[in-house]
Amino acid sequence: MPELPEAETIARGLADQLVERTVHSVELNRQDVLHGSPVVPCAVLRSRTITSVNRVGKQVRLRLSGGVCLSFHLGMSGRLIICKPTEPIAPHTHLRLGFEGNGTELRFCDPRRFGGVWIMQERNPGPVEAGPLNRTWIGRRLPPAGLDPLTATLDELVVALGRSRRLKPLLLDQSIIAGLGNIYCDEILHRAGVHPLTRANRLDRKQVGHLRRTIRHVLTEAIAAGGSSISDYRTSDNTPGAYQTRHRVYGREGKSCRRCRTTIQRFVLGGRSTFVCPQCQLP
DNA sequence: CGCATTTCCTGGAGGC
DNA sequence: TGCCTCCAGGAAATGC
Repeated sequence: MPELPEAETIARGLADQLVERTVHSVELNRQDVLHGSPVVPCAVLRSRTITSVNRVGKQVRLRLSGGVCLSFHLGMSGRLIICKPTEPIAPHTHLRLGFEGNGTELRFCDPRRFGGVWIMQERNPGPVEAGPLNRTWIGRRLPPAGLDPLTATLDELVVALGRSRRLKPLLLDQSIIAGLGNIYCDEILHRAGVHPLTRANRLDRKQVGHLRRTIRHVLTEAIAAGGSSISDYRTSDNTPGAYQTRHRVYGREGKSCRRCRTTIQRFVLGGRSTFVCPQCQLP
């Protein structure tokens, strides 16, 4: 399940391969994975050059010449793979972008289709604010992007956490902080020693500072490991990440806490599996 | 406002 | 071996 570290790993891998490459061919195999613009993507993307690849929250965003922007959300099972055009086409390959030059293509594959692709026109000269091409909007709205967990300041986080909501659902709310998903949220809260049900506004400034450092620590380590591969996730080289072996609570119900040996517990919060060490994370 | 529940979707896991 | 059920979860919509 691609979260921030996986999206960052993929974006870095794609940047190496795609920046300054020009789109030569486009094949959209499922209309309904494309959102944002009713324009046939062929017509919009062909002959445009990729100027940058970066990550916004959990999204991988390609910027192309002319201010066109392609944003991929990988959902649960989405993959972005670089391969040769001659490679066999995996089932559920919804979009293929071919590039001029040395026979490379980018494929978006997403069996469960919780992900999607958004086409937008950036308003120049500016950063991120993006609107749909042709002022019409088709399909789902672009998922929200709140604060970036790696660059948010302490002041920004203090404001963001200044609500009575439970900490975990708040951290998972992409419109407030963009990039954390179920796995890293549980890992972060365990390392920070905070229970997921804690009311966010019960943390004082010092505790928010500690949470902020923990967020950055866990995400940075996970990026360095190439992300976590639980089931479908692969890097853009189609290799798995390694961080899943370092998980301290996620998926470890009944096993002993790596810090204090207490048995890890699982409960459901907001419809999601939540793993805690009842000793390290006192309510 | 906050929170739980339901929906979408497929492949993998486990039971029998 | 094969068939069945359940489960995973990001985000939006709904209802209390």
